[in-house]
Amino acid sequence: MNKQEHAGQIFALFNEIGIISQLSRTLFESRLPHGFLLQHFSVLNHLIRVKNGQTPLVLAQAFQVPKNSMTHTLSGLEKAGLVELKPNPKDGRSKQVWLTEAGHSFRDQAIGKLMPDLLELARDFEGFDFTGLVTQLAEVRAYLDAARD
Amino acid sequence: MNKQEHAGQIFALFNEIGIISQLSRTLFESRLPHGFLLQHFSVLNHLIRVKNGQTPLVLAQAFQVPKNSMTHTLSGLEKAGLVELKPNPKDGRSKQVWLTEAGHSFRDQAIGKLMPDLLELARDFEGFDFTGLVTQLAEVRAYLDAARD
DNA sequence: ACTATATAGTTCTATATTGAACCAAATGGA
DNA sequence: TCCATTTGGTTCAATATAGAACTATATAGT
Repeated sequence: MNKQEHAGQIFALFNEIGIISQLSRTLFESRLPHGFLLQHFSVLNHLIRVKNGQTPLVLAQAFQVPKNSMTHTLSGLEKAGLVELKPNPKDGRSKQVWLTEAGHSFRDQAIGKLMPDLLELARDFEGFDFTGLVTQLAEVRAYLDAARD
Repeated sequence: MNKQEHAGQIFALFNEIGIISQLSRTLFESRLPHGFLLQHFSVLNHLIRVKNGQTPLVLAQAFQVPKNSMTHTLSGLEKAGLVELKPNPKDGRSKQVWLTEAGHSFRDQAIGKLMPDLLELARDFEGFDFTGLVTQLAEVRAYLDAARD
């Protein structure tokens, strides 16, 4: 396979990834309460899995969205009582985003709603090497992430 | 690995896919002329690679977006002179989307602009099994596509 | 200490996206 | 043929996204 063909395969790869991203997002959002988007869930999940009390800017960078987009997402979460924004004691310009009890249970319930779909997929893909797939994709993701500038 | 762990891997898979989708979209759009989005390119590419003269509804279904979103995308392409919308001789309610010369060359130029990035990636991932990856992802995509209802 | 510059976050504005309502043409019974 | 229903597409309204300008605070250089 020559370089041009390789490039074609990579193009096809990004194409598949884009389609799956859209399909999985739609599926996931259909399991969330009305008015909530994947972005809302993702922030809550990040606060739980990575670190609570992050600043808005760190969150924006983690999700690779502009900081004003994160402001908007956080204001939605705050209005729904799922996070609290407190001043950052280490930096007067900055804030910290803290999960509330309601935020924690919202995230748990969202995962609960999604789990049946994941388990069904796992059953239908018995023997499929998801772990290997994730490993390979993580390599590509790390490359793109580093190339971004 | 039990079912719960499998579900976790699948969750991680969609997570990676979402991130790569966003990164690759941003990269790609940075190579397009100002004011054009991936969606615009994708429609032009589809008309060339799949079939010219498709109806807006068929295009909307192909890209899995609501038909009013496709109306909006097409009006942008039409305003830029990259496609023409003609009445569908087979159905008075419907239209056909035809590529113009300008649309064809726009698509070719976009690919030309992107190619260096793809070739660089191909070089840096010498020996990486992109084809296998695409095959696996296509399976997942087909599954999600069928599950959508 | 003083000033220039950089950083965190918000606001403003413009465009994108999408559900719902709508219109027009087509289809399918009676 | 007539009317009810379905289908293709647009319009309207509400929300999402993001670039640019702005405010306030922090940092660096002198």
